[in-house]
Amino acid sequence: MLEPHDFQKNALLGLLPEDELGRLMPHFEEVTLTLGQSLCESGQHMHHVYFPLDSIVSLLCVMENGASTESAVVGYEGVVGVSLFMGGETTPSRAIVQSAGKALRLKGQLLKNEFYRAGPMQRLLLRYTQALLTQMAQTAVCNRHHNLDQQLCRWLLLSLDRLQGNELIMTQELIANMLGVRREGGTEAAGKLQRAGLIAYHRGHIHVLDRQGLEERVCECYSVVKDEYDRLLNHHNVM
Amino acid sequence: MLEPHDFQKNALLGLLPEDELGRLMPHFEEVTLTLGQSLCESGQHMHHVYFPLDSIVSLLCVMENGASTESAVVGYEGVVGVSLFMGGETTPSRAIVQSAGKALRLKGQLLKNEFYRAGPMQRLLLRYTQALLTQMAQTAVCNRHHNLDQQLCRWLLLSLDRLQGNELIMTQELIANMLGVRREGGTEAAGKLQRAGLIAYHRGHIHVLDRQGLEERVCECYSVVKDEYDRLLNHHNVM
DNA sequence: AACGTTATGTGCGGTAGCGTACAGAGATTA
DNA sequence: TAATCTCTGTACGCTACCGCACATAACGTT
Repeated sequence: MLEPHDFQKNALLGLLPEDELGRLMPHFEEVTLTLGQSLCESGQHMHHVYFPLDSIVSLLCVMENGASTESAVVGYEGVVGVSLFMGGETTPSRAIVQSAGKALRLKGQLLKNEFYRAGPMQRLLLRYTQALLTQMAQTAVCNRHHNLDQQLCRWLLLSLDRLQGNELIMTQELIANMLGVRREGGTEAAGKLQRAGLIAYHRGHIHVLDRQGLEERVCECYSVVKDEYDRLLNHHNVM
Repeated sequence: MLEPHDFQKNALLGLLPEDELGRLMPHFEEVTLTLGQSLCESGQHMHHVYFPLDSIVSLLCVMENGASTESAVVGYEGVVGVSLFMGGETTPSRAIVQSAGKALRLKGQLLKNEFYRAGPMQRLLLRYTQALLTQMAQTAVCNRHHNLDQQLCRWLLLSLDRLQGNELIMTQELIANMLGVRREGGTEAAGKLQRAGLIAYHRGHIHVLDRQGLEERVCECYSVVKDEYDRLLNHHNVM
C-alpha cells in the first residue's frame, strides 16, 4: 500500500487537498519505467495515466520517414495521458521513457471519473495542460530560431529540473533524436559544452558540472517555459 | 440581436445542443476584426473569448529580440482564449488577426461560468484544446524537419481551410513573419509556387489557383493536423 | 585474449536559409 | 506630374546543419 508521502513526489498530486487525494489513493499503483519504454503509441488508446516520480517521459512527434522530434517533456511536475481527460482518448504523439524511474499510474477511467467531478483535480489537470501548451509552442519557436548549442542547453536544463541528481543516463544518439538532429550534430554540440567545462560525458552518462554555465548559454525558451510552469502550478495560484 | 444561424458559422458553437447555446446566446456580440489587430498580448488578461466566423487569428510566440513564429492558427473551427477556461488566465503567446473578418465574442466570465457547469460546452472546449495541442506539436516538428517550400504550402492550406474564398489578403512579409523566416525567404518560396502555377499573387493579394497542387507538395504535417481536428471535432464523436 | 557491439570523434562536400544590400515596379500622396 | 511609400525580386558571401564515410575507443561476451 502506498503511503501519503509517496504522492508528494509528484508535484501535481502533491498540490491536491488531502481528502481529494484520499479518494483515489487506493487505486494508484507504483510502476517502474525503463529507458525507451513506450507509454503511448500514436493513435492508440491508453489504459492508464502516469504521474512520474523520478522518471522522465518525452512526448515525441514521429513522422512517416521515422524521423522524430520531442515536442514536450514530462517529469514529476506533470502527467502523461492528457488526451484521456481532454476527451480525445488518443493522440498522434508517442510517449517514450527518457529517464528510467518510478511513476504512479491510475486506470484511465478512474481519472476521468475524478476529472468529471469538476473539482480540484480538474482544475489542476487543466492548468497543467495549459503549461504543456506553452512548452509545445515554445519548442516550435525554438526549433525555428535557435541554434543547436542553445537547444541542447535547454534540453539538458529541462531534464535536470526533473531529476534529483546531476547525472543523465543518455547517449548522444538519443539526445539527437529528441532534438531532431543528426547524431553527429549532437556530438559536436555536446563536445563544445564539454570543452567549456559545463558537462562531462562518457558512454551514455552525462554529468552536469556547471549548471549556471548552462543557464548562461541557454536561450530564453528555457525560462519562458519554466516560469510558466511555476506560475500555473504554484500552490498559491492553483487552489 | 443575433440569429441562431449566425452561430452556425463557428464550428464549435454549431456543435452545441440548442438549449446549451440558447442560454448563452443573448450574451454574444458580433465584432469585426481588422488585419493586424491584437486580441491578446503576452501575459495580459483577456476580457473576452473570440469565436471567429470568417476571420483568422494567429497565435504567435514572440521572442525578446522581436522575432516571432506562429505556433497555431485559429479560424471558424475554434476559439481564441483557451487560457481563460484552462485556468491560467494569461499566456505567453500573442493572438494577432491574420485575416480580417467577423467573430462572436463573449465575456470571459460568462464562458467560464458555462465551462464550470461541466456540460457539453466544457467537453467541446476541451476537445478543441486537444486539437490545438496537436497543431502546436506538429508545428514544432515541421519547423525542424521540413523546408520552407513545404511549410509555406502547409500554411496556405491551413489558411485556405478557414476562408470561404481562395484569396488571401497577405503580404509576403507577413507570411514570412508567421513562418519565422526572412521576407526574402518567403518571396523565394512564393515565387516557386507561382512559377509552378499553383498560386498568383500581387501586392498583398494571393490567389490560390491549384489547391490540389499545393496538397501534392505539402508535408504530412498538414494532414496530421487536419485529420486530428476532424476526428476531435466531428459531430458524431463529440456529443 | 579475441571478438563483436556500442558510443563517440572527425572530415568533407552539399545546401537551405541568413544578413545585407540594392533595384524596380505598383500604389499613394502632394 | 512628381515624390514617396509599399511590395516584390535578386544577388552574394556566410553559417549551421545535413548526409555520408570512416576511424577510434570502451565495453561485454565467450
